[in-house]
Amino acid sequence: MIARVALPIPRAGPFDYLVPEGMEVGVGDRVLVPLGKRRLWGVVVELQPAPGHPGELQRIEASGGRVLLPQHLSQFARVAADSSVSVGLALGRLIPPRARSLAKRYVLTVPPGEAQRLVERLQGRAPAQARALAAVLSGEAPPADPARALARKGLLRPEPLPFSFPLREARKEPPLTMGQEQALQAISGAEGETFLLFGPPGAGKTEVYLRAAREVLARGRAALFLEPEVSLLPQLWARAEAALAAEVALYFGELPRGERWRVWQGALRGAIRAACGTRSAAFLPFPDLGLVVVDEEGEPAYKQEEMAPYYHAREVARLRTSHGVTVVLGSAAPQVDTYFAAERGEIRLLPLPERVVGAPPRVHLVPRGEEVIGPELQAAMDRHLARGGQVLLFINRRGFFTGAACRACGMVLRCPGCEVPLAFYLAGRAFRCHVCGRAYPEPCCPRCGGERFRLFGVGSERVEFETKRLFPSLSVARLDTDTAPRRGEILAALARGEIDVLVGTQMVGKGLDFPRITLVGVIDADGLLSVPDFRAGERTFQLLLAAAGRAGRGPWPGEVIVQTSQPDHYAIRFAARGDYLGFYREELHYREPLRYPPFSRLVRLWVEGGRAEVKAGQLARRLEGAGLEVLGPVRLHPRRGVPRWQLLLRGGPGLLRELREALPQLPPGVKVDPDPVRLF
DNA sequence: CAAATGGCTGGA
DNA sequence: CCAGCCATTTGC
Repeated sequence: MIARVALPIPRAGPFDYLVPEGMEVGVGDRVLVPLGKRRLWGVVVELQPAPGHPGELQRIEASGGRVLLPQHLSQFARVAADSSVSVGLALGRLIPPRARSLAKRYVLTVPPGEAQRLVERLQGRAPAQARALAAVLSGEAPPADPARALARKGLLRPEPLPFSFPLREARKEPPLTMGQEQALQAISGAEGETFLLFGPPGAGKTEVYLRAAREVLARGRAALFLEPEVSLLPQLWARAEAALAAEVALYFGELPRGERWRVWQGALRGAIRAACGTRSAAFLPFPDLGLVVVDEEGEPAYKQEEMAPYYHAREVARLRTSHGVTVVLGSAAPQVDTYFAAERGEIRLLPLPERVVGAPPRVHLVPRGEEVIGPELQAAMDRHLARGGQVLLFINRRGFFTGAACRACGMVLRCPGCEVPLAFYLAGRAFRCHVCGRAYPEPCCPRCGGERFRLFGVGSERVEFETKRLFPSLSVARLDTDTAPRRGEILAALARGEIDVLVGTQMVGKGLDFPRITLVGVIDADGLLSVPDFRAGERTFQLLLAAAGRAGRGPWPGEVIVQTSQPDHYAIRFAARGDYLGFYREELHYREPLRYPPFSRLVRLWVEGGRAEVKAGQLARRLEGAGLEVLGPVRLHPRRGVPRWQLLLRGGPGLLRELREALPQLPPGVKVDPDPVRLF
């Protein structure tokens, strides 16, 4: 028997190997094979009686067991093909490595009555073991060493301890509104369909997800919930565990390896039938998946941008609809492309217009002046804080000042390796690059050698500083990438009411559900718009709507103050009214004549390394010669000194196929990013 | 991807 | 003549 094995090398098809006599190997098994002088783990993608390779064959050295089922392969094949990498590379990067769980819990192997007697018997000679056994009996965690000794004696058995968040939620079974009821019925009656559950924050989308999942589990199939960021997982997970009355596993990139492996295997073998996770969880190999929920489907974090394959979790989920999986996309501000597909009937629209709790917050657009916190925002803060409310201030940049220019010649200070403007941090009193993280304590102007700089721009540190200056008696905290390690602490303190004002970046913009927050201030809405990307308007609308959704989630009405010098910009205007459809129509109106998505499809090509400029030019000419529409090449900021150029291809739905035909072998140093969600 | 190959340069 | 450097090809 011959096994075709997909190997984790970037651009090569599967390799043929002999299956040794007596070895059990199936499609979806991970196997160790020799390749040249090396040994690599690959995945069997096909079994056949005769070799397709003309030369002599090597044999499989070992099997590492099953990692997926044959039916899962098409998903990986498609994702790999879209990024022009091998299936083996995609499999190698998306399937977790085999690893042992370190966190353990101990369970009794003998009946509790007998264990109780043993506790007494051990008391004399091994008091520590007696205490450990007693701890297990009362449901507590035993000390490690005595527990291990008891396991050696066969009285306890170690089991992997599932990862969990320290959060429990009591199940409330709220009655459904008419809209929720109709949505639930549509979802439950469907098979292999995609839905867009479209409604404002507080419209009860989560309740629909949970009920749909419950019905799927009752029919013996698995359910999967996706969130764009880890910070949104705890709340959904706690609600899901309560509503489903089952173990809901967690799966995301930062989990310990052993836990990722345990969840992957548990899903594959049917021991786990419900999971919550971030984008990589879209690949979990449930044998009989019934439902995937993609919450906040418009969030760019669903797109993998760091490393090939550059997949979008929503599209990965949708690939499974051909196997009867129902996909529910949920959002208050869907990606324009998604709503467009819903209007054309490719996705079924389930509108959820009424709010279940609270009233929509009142949004005021106020001018942005010299002051970080302008008079209107300051007055509103006074009002809300005096009434005992909490305030959230939203700023999209980190640091104290976000830029510096030479006082002598006006040159803007940039990172020598990455070329992005340097931000000044009060903590550490240094300039820092946001791309590579390098610090420059005492920079001088590269043009004239000047050592004095004019500092400008508002970052989160500065907002925190200004707030403390204006409200010296209040407790002010900051949550951004720099303070993220203390995120749990900060949010807990916020929940206990020990924080009056929380200053934060993107990460406080969505998901947070704190009823005492009654005022949200957006320090600089213009900064969101100034990104050179055709999706800047869409992103601004999404962020403003999400930030506004943090205000007034309790019994007190919410208010939002947006500081902007462009109050007439359509993204800001419609966000202030909470009017997605108004925004959507205007956005389409602007994109159509420029032929941006959804009126076209884009593919981004990166060219990196030596002679990138020349290679990018050659590539552009070659693709144009093949009849493709090429925008660029344009120069990007280098990464750690490595030059980078970018090309954009524009075409119709078959663009990726046309690209593969024009470029069957991807030249080295070129990367293919299909349907990019962020252009710069 | 890592290792092997092949073509070219420059030093002796 | 061969070491050292690059770009390209190979592996099953």
